Amino acid sequence: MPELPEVETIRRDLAPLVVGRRIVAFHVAPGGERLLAGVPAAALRAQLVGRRLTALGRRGKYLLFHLDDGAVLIVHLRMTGALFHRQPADPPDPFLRARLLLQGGAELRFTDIRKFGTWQVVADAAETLAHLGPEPLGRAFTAEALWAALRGRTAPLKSALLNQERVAGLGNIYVDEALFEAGLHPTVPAGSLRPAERARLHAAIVRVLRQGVRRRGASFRDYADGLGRRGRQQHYVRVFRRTGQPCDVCGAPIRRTVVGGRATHWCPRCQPAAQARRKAPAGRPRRRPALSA
DNA sequence: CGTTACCTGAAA
DNA sequence: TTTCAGGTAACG
Repeated sequence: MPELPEVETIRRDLAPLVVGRRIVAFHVAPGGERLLAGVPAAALRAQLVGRRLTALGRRGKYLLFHLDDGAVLIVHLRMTGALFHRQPADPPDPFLRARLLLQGGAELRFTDIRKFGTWQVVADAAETLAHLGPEPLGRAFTAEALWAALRGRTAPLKSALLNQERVAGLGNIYVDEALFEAGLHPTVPAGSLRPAERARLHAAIVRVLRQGVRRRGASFRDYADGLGRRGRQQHYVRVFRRTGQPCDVCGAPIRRTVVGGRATHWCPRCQPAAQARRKAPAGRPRRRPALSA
């Protein structure tokens, strides 16, 4: 569930609470064995306990707990993972899968309904995450960098953007929102974008992600921040899960289709279909049909 | 490249 | 009862 803005919100919440603290214990709850991907809990415990947390970073949708020996605990929340900063006396959290006890008495609780989340400790995080594409809120993410990731691709634009090797951190919500903002249809071939479209898409990606961070993420169902609070971005989405509702730009009913196996939401008027787009005479905007019922 | 599996609970 | 879910890896 969590995409870049949600993971970044959690990072910002937790960083001041955990950085500088020493890890005093690591426990895997019943049902949490899966998140270690076969690594014995004892092995992780040996790498974590006694270490001090020196920084809390993020790369794409991964949270990076930097340890004082240079190793990094890499956490991915996948669909339903969450990390809460709690006190031991706080009420239990449902679907608890693992806990990290910190010096000073507080703990980090990892909950995960669907058990897709992953925890791993690696010596070289950069190497482990080397497959990820550019960081969309980083300085290096320019329209040119975006195009370098998309050019030559025949996959639907949406699928290419969901691929973390192209751009790191976009997920289903923010891709749909970015494509709407850019006025691009989800199924146009990724490599077919013209220069103006690349620029629009780049700006839209940066804008929707920043907006998501500012609103502390989107809580459609399960997502909650590092203290268990909901985000606000779900109140501001323009297409995501707004099937049948009027587009707030042109009034056309938002459509839902499936692209690359994922529910996809778009405005048929603001995001002209791939074929129409390619046929449009260059440089002359096509007339938009009048808004009437 | 598209499809399926992974897992569980909520909503239809 | 069936379908769907904000992610990704493993298939064919």
